[in-house]
Amino acid sequence: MTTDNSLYKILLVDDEQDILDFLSYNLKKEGYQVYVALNGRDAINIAKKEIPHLIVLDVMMPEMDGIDTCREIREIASLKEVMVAFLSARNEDYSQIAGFEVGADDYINKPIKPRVFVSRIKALLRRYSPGHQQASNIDLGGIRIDKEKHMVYKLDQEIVLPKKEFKLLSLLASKPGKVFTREFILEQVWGDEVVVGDRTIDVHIRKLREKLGDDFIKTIKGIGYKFEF
Amino acid sequence: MTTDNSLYKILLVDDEQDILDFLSYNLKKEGYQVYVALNGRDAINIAKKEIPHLIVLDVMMPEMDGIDTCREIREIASLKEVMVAFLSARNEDYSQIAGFEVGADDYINKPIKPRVFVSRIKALLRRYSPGHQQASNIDLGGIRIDKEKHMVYKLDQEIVLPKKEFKLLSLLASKPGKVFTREFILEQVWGDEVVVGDRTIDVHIRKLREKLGDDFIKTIKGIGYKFEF
DNA sequence: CTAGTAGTTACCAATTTATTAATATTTACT
DNA sequence: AGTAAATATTAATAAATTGGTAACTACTAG
Repeated sequence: MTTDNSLYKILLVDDEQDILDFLSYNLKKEGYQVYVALNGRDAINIAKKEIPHLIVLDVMMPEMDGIDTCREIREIASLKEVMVAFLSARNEDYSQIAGFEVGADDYINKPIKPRVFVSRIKALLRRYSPGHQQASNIDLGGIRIDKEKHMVYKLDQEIVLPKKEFKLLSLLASKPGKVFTREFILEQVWGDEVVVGDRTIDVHIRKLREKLGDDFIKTIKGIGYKFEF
Repeated sequence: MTTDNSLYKILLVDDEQDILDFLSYNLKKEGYQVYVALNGRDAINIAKKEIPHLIVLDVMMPEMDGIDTCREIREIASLKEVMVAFLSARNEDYSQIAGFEVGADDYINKPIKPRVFVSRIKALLRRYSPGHQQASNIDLGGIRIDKEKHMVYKLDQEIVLPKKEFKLLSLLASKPGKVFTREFILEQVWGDEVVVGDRTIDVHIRKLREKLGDDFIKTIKGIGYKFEF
C-alpha cells in the first residue's frame, strides 16, 4: 500500500443500519477511520467535531434527506472543504441534479458493489494526497513558488504567504504575462459560492506587492492583473 | 433558441461514469452533440475522428491525466484549434500551473453546478462563432499584438495601450487592408448601447498614431479607417 | 471656394484602482 | 472551550487613468 489510509476520516450517513455496517466493514478493512450516523442531524454533529475528509450521504432518508444535510454542511465554515458523495438508488435523475446543485463531489449508485465502492472512495481521497500531484513548482525571475511547501522564495529569502495571497499569486504566476481578468480571478481564487467585493482583490494584490516588491504584478486598467518579471 | 447548439460537438473526458452521465445529460438537454470518454487514450482517438469544438478534460485521471492528455492533443495538427477546458476538484489548487501551460482555454471547478456549467460551456463556444477569433496574436510588419498579454510590440519596444485603444487597434489589425466604417467601429468597440460623438473615434485614432507612428492607420475619407503596413 | 469631413488640443467627467483603516472571520494555542 | 493572533473582507476615501466632448483648425473633393 503506497498511501496510509488511516490518515483519512470518512463519515457514513444512512438510515439503514445494515448499509452502514456493510460499508463500514469494507472501508475499515482498507484502514480508513470510519464514523457513522443514522440521520442528518447526528451526521452534522459528528462532522463538526471530527472534520472528516469525506462524507458519504444517503440521499433518501426520513426527516432530513441527504440533500438538505449537505446544504447545511456547506454552510458550516469548517466543513466547506469537506468532500461529499451521495448514495442513491439507481437513476434518480432528479436527486442527482439536486445533489450537484448543493455541491456534491461524487455520486454513487446503489446497489453498491464493495469493490467499486472502495475504489471510488479511493479515487475521491486521492485528491487529498499531496504525493499524487507532481510538485509543479514555478520558478521565475527571482521568485520561486513551491506549491507543496506552500512557500515563496525571493532571492533565497523565505516569504510566508497566507492562503488567499498564495492562491492569488499562484494563479497569476501560473502563466506569466497573461492578463487575468478580475472576474476570472474571483472565480478561481474565491470560487462560485462566495461573493466578495471588487476591492478585495485590490487589497490582496497590495499585500502581495508589499511582500514581493512592486515590480512583479502589473495592473492593466479595465482588464485585470498580470505577473511579470 | 437563438443559436443552434446542435452544431457543436463536445467531448467529455472523465474517469467516473457518473460524472460523464451527469454532464452529458445537461449538455444534451441544451442540444449539443456530446461524446464521452473514460480515459485520455480513448479521448484522443475520439477527438481525432470527430474533431469536436470543445473538449472538457478532468484533470485527475488514472494513468493519463488531463494535463498529459491535453499536451498530446495540442500536438495533433488537426486538434490545434480545439478548445480545451479543464475540470478540477476543489482541493487541487493550481494544477492550473500546468494547465495553462499546455494551452487550456478555461478552468472549471468541481463541484459542478449544472446551471453554471452549461453557461460556461456556452460562453466558451460563443468565442468560436465570429470567424473563430484566432486565439491571441496578430503579427504584422513591425507591429505585434498579443491579446493574451494585452501588449503591443513595435520593434521589440513595448507599448502599453488603454482598453479602448487596444480594442480599436485589435479590430483594425484583425484584417489589415480592410476598411472599417466608422459605424462598424462604433458598433464593435463601443457597442450598441453607448452613444458617443463622432470626434471620439478620431481622438482615439490620433492617440494610436501618436504611439505607433503615423504610417499604420490610414484614413479613407467619407468611409472609415484601415490598418496597413 | 466652400461645404463637408477629419484632425488637434485642452479640459472635464467617468471609471477604475490604490490605500488605509475598521470590522469580521478564521486559525492556533492554552 | 475560550482567547489571542492572524487573516480576510469591507468601507471610505484618495489617486490615477481613461474616455469623451467642445471648440477650433486643417484638409480635400467637387
